[in-house]
Amino acid sequence: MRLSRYFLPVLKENPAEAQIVSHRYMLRAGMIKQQAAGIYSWLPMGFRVLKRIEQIVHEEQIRAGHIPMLMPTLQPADLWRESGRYDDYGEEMLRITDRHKRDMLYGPTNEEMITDIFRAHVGSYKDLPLTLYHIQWKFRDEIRPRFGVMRGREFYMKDGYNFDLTKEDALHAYNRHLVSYLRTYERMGLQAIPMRADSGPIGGDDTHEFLVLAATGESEVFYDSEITDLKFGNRDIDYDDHAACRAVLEEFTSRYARTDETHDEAVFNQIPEERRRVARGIEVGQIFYFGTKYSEPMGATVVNDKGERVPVHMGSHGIGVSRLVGAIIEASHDDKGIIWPEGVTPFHCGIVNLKQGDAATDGACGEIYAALVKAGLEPLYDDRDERAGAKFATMDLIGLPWRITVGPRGLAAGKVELTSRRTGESEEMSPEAAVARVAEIYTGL
RNA sequence: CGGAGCGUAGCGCAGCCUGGUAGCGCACCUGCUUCGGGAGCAGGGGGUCGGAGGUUCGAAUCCUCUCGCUCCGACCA
Repeated sequence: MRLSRYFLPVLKENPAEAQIVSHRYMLRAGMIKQQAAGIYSWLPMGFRVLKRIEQIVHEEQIRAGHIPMLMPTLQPADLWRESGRYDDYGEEMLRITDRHKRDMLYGPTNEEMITDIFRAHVGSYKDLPLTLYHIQWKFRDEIRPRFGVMRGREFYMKDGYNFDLTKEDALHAYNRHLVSYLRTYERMGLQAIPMRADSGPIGGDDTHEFLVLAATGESEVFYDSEITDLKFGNRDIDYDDHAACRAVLEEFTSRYARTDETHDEAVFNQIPEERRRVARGIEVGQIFYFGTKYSEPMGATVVNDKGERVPVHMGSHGIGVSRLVGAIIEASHDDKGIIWPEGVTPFHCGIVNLKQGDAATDGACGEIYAALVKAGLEPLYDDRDERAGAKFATMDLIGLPWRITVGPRGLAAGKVELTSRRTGESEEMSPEAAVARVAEIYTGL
């Protein structure tokens, strides 16, 4: 993409309403525009990041054997009356009446609807296990939305639902989700720690939240410092292997890690003092096992191998896709702007032409651009007629992890500059070498 | 929902107390110079001052109502 033809409304000054760094940078980098309290338009740059995150979530869900689909944002109230949550959910649910005076709602989550789909089409244990998921906009009418997309009323979320014959199978689904989530967050350049949590209005016995450590996090968290040394890495795991998935769960949950909701000071104090950590975290996902909480009242049953009709065991699992955009910025930025991890960057590499209109630099930039595209990458070429300082400031703000700088001085010696946004370190090399290096960095991501 | 604020040009703000017909910086447009970390000079365009009532000869300014937004608290992917 050529910046001169793109839509990137960057702001030099900090918008007054933005209190935290991710919100400030998302506004300044032209990623979002607020339309109402807690409701945002995603401008092209923000939309790109949102889609990258969504894509990673899809890939990891599909890798784990989960099946994508799509449910609507608007739901009939009757489904929620069946589960009893129409009254329980309270003011947070946005209720709508259509022209025929039918009660509708903008879905805050989809347990009821997925259960309705399941009971309509699945009748035998032979169809299990089954895990369906979708990525769809949700609405929760928060009393006080804040922090930009981190606490919006409308938000984009992956929610998945598993249906299993037995509790044991459903707990495997739980473990499998934990593994897939660890992979998902690591691909986004995040460390998200599973912490024992409270089940809230979803209900159920077993639940873990995934928290990204950040000073601006909304939850207070307590953990054993050993847990931050754990990495899932690029392990090859068989998602159908119950023991292997359970082993990962045990590895990542055996050390103390809890949110303030479930924190137990006595247990915490058994950890050696030098390993005790109290910090803040951003919740970016949660997994639940809730058994037959919905299947029983809503009649989601299958016939087992003995001919008996039994309610299925279920769980649900969520990843806050739009919140992750903010969470990643909270975890990865400096005083100049955002620093995107390679996995989610809106463009792979920036190209800065220091002397727009100069035949040599224009030509070299064009060749570098074409070579990057040929390598399967998406570069953002700043071809505006701006001074160097303005171009550098824009690139730093929007946070592309790599930048190739092309100036007349270097070019005279056949060199361009490759700069890491994260370290700020630059290296001079030939244009071909710079392209090759960038291509290599993204290989396998 | 309780408490506290704010709505004046695309963004950031001043003007309001003490009514007299709107201003600054950035951004935008034109020209010249400049050109490796948010350039300089000159010129220019853009605002029914959130909305509705009221007081007044006259309202951005005073009064009433209303809408929106933000912050602190209780709640949340």
